[in-house]
Amino acid sequence: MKKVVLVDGNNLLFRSYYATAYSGALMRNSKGMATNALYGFVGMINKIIMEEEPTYMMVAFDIGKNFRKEKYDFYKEGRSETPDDLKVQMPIARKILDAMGIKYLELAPYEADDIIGTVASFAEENPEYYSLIVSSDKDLLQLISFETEVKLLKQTGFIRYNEETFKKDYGIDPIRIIDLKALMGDASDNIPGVRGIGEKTALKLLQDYKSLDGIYEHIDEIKGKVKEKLILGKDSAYMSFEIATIYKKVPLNVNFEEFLYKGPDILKLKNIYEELEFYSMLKNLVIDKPKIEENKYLVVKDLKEMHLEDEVAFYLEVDNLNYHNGNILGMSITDQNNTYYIDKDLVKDAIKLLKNKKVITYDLKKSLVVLKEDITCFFDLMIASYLEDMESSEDIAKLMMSFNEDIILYDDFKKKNFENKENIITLKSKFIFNNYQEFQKMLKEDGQIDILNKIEMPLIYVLADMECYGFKFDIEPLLEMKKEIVAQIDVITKEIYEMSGEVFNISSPMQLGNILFEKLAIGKSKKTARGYKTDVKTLQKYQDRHPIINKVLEYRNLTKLLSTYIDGLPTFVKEDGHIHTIFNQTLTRTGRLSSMEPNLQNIPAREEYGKQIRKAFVPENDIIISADYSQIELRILAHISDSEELINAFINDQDIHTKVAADIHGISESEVTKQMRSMAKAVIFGIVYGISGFGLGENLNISRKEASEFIEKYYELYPGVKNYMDSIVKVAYEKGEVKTLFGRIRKINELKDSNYQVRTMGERMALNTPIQGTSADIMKMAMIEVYNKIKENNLQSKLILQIHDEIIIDAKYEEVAKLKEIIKEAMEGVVTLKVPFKIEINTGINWYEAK
DNA sequence: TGAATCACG
DNA sequence: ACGTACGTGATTCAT
Repeated sequence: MKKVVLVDGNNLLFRSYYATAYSGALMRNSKGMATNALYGFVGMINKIIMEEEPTYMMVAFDIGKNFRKEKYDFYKEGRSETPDDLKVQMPIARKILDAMGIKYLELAPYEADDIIGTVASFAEENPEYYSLIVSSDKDLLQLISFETEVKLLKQTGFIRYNEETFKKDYGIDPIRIIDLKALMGDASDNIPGVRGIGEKTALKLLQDYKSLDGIYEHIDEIKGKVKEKLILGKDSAYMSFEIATIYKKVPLNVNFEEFLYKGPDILKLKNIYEELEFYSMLKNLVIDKPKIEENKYLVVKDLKEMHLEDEVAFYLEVDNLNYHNGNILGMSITDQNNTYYIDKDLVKDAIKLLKNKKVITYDLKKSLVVLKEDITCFFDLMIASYLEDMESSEDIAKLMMSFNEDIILYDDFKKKNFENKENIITLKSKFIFNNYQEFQKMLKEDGQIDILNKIEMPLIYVLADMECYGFKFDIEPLLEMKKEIVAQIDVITKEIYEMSGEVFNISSPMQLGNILFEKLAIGKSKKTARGYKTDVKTLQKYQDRHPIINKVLEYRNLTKLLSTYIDGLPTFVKEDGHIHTIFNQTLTRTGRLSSMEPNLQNIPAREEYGKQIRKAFVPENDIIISADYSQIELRILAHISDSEELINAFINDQDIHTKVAADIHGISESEVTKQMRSMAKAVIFGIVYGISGFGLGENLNISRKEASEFIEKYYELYPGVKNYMDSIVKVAYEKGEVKTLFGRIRKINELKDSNYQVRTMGERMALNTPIQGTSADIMKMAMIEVYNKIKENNLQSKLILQIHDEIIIDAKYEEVAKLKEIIKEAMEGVVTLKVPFKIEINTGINWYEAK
């Protein structure tokens, strides 16, 4: 006998949704999408498979019009609209079934019941099959026969009915469920039945007279009120009978073999569970990997043993994520014929054998920095996978796992002291060799191949050089400052204790919040998850209420400077007296770089006192040159929005903020006050980020209405900008992604989210990314140009830092004039847009002076 | 480990 | 009515 399991999919989804929906907050993934129904659904489906071990399986859904409803519009009337939080989960349930290898059916205008009934009756024709129907809906009990059972789900557990057990329980044949419904009705489906007849009476009548027809044939034998009710409700009873009857002739155009349950596509299922953040399900996902071929490789003892073809992939493994502090573990090389493992001592020599070959790797920058060897590589899989999916990681193992490879994550590899390293490392170069072409193809198809070849690949060499050279750091200028700060913190701490009347940890937002907003009751503050909000903006509101506020702000200011910079930075200085940051080239969602360990892109600059930190950043050569783009993002906005007014303003080299302020107020530029200019500046920046009237108001401390008026006025004055904002968001919704001017793609899944807040955030991302991303592309191209020109001219000066719109050069005196020329030409001439670029160059004996 | 805070463009 | 500016990294506290 072969078991056919038929599941009422809608029933399962609704059950699991409402099972948890009443109990307060819905389960959601981090993107805000409700996942509770799916969680229960998946659990139940898994349980069914485990308990029933089906040969065939089918899940039925309701969809579209409903023929019962078409005929009787009261049918299912009064049911509340399906909540949006449940609706969004429905298509995903279907995807999950696909991934699980379970056939599902839906066909308007039929209901899931009808589909199940139809399939069950198919199965009954074949003596080899017997069916099991799963639902919590009693209607389906009418389908019970000697070949068909029903597993009726209860709040806890289930009851399994077959022909016999059903009769024993109900005292009627299963098919009489229809007659039962005809008499007693069904409140949930709004089936009327006979008024005044409930389950008890209906069952009794059916036990006595067998069927609805039987009852009316013997209507005279029935006494009293029941008889009256039956006579009165006869039409209603027969109509209800019709509605309650499951239709078993749904024109399903399917072959029974399609229901064969073959088991899941683990990879697909894994992806869906990851998206939903069903971690427990992921854990239970039995990954029965295809039989892994034995990983064959040669351990190289002598480099003469290696005979490399022209195309090779290599992978270098280092024992620390911060490769500046790492040691080489080993390297592997794969070509068409072989994979070689090269242990640490031979690596530097082995890499030289790659000269004049077509080289592919993963994280070329790491290899360049660690080996300090010239490696000509044409394809870095790390960059390629980042361009395809900006949420990818720097760990190749993660990428490999998504290809179902049997590999260990770097973190775990390290925790296990790099045990089995030959095997792990060789798997990596093998993977690179076998898969890079697929990525290359994707990049060609989506138009990002130029971003890879012309921007990111050449940039790797620039960044590697910058990281290796580092920024010379001299603590001396900070020593006096440190003394001063430590002493001041001491004084302020005591003052704060005195004012608050107790000793507490000022750095603890929780304790501080309690002191300020409860003990001293200086005002109201928004709550955070743990306590009161005590950030600068909140505290500044109460600046005048109590002198303690300013003390706290000052304390914060000083401790930040001390811990993050004055004490923090020196720990990164290496033997050469330089700080070597790591630029992450594959992290940001917009295409920008980021800098870490330490972050040299957030050294204080806005406030004079903090800015002094920059005095510790000194040249190894003679002088620091800083070159920054003036208002690059606004120029890009002018270009891509094609705003005539803005373009002209930049062409005429007007002060854009002053011009906007003048336009908004309808005055001449000479009449613009400082305050007006800075307000205009805030409006302009806000626009680039997709700000609302509320946000701008908060920021400028003006009313929301005033702020909204500013924004409106701006749109009126610069209709091109408004136009761009509307159209980019529209395009983003259509394509699910946005592009920079040079074709870098950012997918924005947030736009598909069911949550309004997540979606509007997606809209702001769509708005901002082409601007921020294009700016990043331009800066990267300019850096490559500057770097190459320095080389071409045999200069000793070094490009050492990039801070998004600014580059820093550690320069020789005698090269300054030439450098200025190179920088200006490179940065201003890197591309030609509708607006000119403008840069500012400054020099100084340290970074502070080069402002 | 995550939240809160604050440094930068 | 919602909740309210994009992109980062480091430090500290509290769980």
